[in-house]
Amino acid sequence: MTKSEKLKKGEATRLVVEDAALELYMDQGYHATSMRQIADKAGLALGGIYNHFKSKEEIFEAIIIDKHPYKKILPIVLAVETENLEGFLSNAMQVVIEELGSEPYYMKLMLIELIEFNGKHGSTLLKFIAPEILPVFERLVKSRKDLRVTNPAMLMRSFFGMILSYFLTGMLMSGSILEKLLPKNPADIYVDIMLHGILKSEA
Amino acid sequence: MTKSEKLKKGEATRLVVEDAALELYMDQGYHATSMRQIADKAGLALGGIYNHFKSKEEIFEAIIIDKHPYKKILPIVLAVETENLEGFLSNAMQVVIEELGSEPYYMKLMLIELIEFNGKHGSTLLKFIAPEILPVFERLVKSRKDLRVTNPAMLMRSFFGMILSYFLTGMLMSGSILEKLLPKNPADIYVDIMLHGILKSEA
DNA sequence: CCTACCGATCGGTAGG
DNA sequence: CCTACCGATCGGTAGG
Repeated sequence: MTKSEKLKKGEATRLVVEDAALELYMDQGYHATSMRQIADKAGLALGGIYNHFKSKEEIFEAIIIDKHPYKKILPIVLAVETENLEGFLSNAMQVVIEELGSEPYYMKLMLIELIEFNGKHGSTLLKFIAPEILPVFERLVKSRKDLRVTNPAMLMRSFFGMILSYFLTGMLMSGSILEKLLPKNPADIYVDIMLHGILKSEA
Repeated sequence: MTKSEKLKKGEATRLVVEDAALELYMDQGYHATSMRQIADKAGLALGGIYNHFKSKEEIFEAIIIDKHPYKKILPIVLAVETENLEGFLSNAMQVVIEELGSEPYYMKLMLIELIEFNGKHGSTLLKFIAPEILPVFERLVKSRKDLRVTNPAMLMRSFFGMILSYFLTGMLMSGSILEKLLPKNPADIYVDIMLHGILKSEA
C-alpha cells in the first residue's frame, strides 16, 4: 500500500519500460536504441517487453502520449494570477520554461519524431493538443487590444517557437565558447524579446 | 570541359556520395540510413564508398562542413544595403530565410547532430562559424544605441533562434489543422516579432 | 515473463 | 571501383 497506489503489476512494468526507453531515446535517438538495451535498462528479458508492447515503434508512440507535459503545465499556466497581458505572457513563458526544466526531454522527443519518423505520427503532439491550447490564445486576442499579433494560431506558434528557440539554442551552444559570453539570465531576456522585440524604438 | 570544371574524377564521386547521403539523412535520419542505400543512390557498389570515406560517420562529418550554407549566405547578408538598423535586421533575416529555402536541409542536419550524435561533433557548426559571424553582431551593438539587447552573443543567439523557431514550427505544423489558420505571410510576421515583440506597447 | 532461436540486415573488408 | 564475404547485431517470435 505504501507506494503501489492503484496500478497493477502489468501496468507498472509497462511504465518501467517506457521510462527506460525514454532515457535511451533521449541520448541516442530512436534508431540507435535497441530493444535489448531497453530490456536491460528496464530489468527484464528481451522477450518480456513484447508482453507489453507489440513493437519498438509502439513504445515510442506510447511515450509521446503518456509523457506529454501539457497536462501538467497548462493548469499551472492558467492558475497564474496576473493583472495585465504582459504579466500573463511573461509568467506563462517562465512557467513553461521552468517546468520543462534543464533537461527538456519532451523537446527532444518532438525532434526525434521530426527527424527519425519524418513527422509521420502527424505531429500527434500538436494534433490533439492544439484544440486544448488554441482557445487560450483566442481568448487572449479577443480580450486585448494591445497585441501586435492578432491571429491566434500565429500567436500560439510564436509563443511556442520562442520556447523551442530558447531550449534549442541553449542545447546547441552548450559547451561552446559562446556560452561564456552570454548574460546569466538568458531566459529573462528571451521573455523580454518575445514581448518587446530586439529594438527599443517603435515601428 | 563543358561541365567538369576543375574537379578530378575522385573528388566528383566524393560529392555524389555526399549528396546521396545528405538526401537520405534528411528524410530518415542518420542511423536509419544504411551504407547500401547510400551506395545505391550514389550509383556505385557498397565497397566503392570506402575508397572515399573511411566510415559512415565520416560521410556525415564531411557533409556538415562541406554543405554549410554560411559561406553562401553571409556575403549576401553583408551586401544588403540599408540605411537603418531595423532595415538591416529585417533584411538579414529575410535573406537567411529565403536562402535556407523551403527545405531547410541544414536545419535538419543540425538537429540530427543534436539528436543522433548528442552534439558530439561539438557543434562543429557553431564552433568554427561563430568567430565569423559574432563580429557582425558586435559591430551592430557598438554602432547602435536603439538596441534592447546589448550583449552580442545574446543578440546572435536570439537572431538564429528566431530563424530556428520559424522553420521548426513550420515543420511541426505542416499538414496539421493549424496550418490553415495561419496568416499567409508568417515570415514577415516573424521578422516583425523579432524586431518589436508581441506587444504593441512599450515596457 | 524467460530461453533459445529465426531470418534479415548491418558496417566494414579482402582481394582482385 | 566491384564481388563476395565476415562477424555482429538487429527486431521479433515460439514455446514453455
